[in-house]
Amino acid sequence: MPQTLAKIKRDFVEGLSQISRFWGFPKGMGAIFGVLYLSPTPLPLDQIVQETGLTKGAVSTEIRALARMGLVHRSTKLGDRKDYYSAETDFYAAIRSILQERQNSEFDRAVRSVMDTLTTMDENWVDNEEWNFVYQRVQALQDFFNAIDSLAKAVIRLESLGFSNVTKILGVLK
Amino acid sequence: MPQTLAKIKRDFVEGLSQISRFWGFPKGMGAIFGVLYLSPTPLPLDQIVQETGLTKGAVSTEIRALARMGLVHRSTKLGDRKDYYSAETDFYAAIRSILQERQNSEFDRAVRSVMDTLTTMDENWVDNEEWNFVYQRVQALQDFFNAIDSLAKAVIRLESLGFSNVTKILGVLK
DNA sequence: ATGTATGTTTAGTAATTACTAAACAAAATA
DNA sequence: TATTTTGTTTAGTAATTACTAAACATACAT
Repeated sequence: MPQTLAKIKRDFVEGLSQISRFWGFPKGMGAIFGVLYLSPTPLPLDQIVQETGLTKGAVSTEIRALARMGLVHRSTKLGDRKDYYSAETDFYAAIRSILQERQNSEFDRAVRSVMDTLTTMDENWVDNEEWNFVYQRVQALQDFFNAIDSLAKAVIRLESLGFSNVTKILGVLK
Repeated sequence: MPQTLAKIKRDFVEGLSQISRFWGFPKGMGAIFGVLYLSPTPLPLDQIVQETGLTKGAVSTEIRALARMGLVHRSTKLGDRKDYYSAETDFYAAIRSILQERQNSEFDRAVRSVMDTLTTMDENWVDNEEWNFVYQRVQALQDFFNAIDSLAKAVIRLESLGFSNVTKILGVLK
């Protein structure tokens, strides 16, 4: 039973939807990316609506999120007032972009708030056993976050995390 | 205005809750971990209930998830039929554990399904431009997932991703 | 100006997820 | 055997999130 390209595409898009949901993103997001990723040419919003079965509104908002993450790009054609969207195909670029996005996010605010705990304790120091214990634990967590942060920043700095870099990392970790 | 240890702890736990939510986990999960992380001794379920304000049921189910991820450990005392829970303090161990967990997860099933697309196309090959284009794109995605997978497996293999390893990685990426 | 093609915002609904309260199970103690 | 102490499961509720339908805004075309 020969599979049509249409069916193959649908399955692929379906798979990306599930992956998207797994990572905590709306499944529509994965679907939109999937449709764009399999298209040889940039697509206008209307066509994305057609192919995903979502509404204009949903596609409009979710594609904006995708663009913010650097996973899709918006372009225009001269003499055509539609916007056209295409998928980023350099996934390493996308990862970098996502990591960068994360820097100013709600997450960072929360991390920083946890870390403020240390300052507060410094300023109100009490020298008993429990106090010391808590301080030590919070500091350990801070150290961990800092290590992660260093790695993230290093990755951001790379222009390309191509195979050569991945290979290098694997070599070091061996 | 001197801050009590109790207040400091509450703020810290609150912060971890937000971080937890940011990563797509229930905020109660972060709270439970936070309480355990700041406790010098393992705590029984009842006390976690008290300190987080959640119900027994919620703590019971969420702590099981935390244990599955390797973020908390369950222990018992001889002659005491309570279970006691403590936080994993080696975060690198936790990361390893989470990555491992992920191997058999829904995520992997989805990734594999996407990759099956390639096999299906091989078996039903049609030699036209669009077919080739789609095939190429799907393959590029597979390559990316494979690279990620290699990295994940390398990390899992390390007994300790301590500073030495992080430093090494940073060196390579410079 | 009026109408048409686009994209965005908004207000409400559907679906999902986190959680509660309470029944239940199992095991130890009386 | 009945009672108490623990943890789990379940059924329902609250809160959140993803999405729809439709109003709106803008720019272009007539």
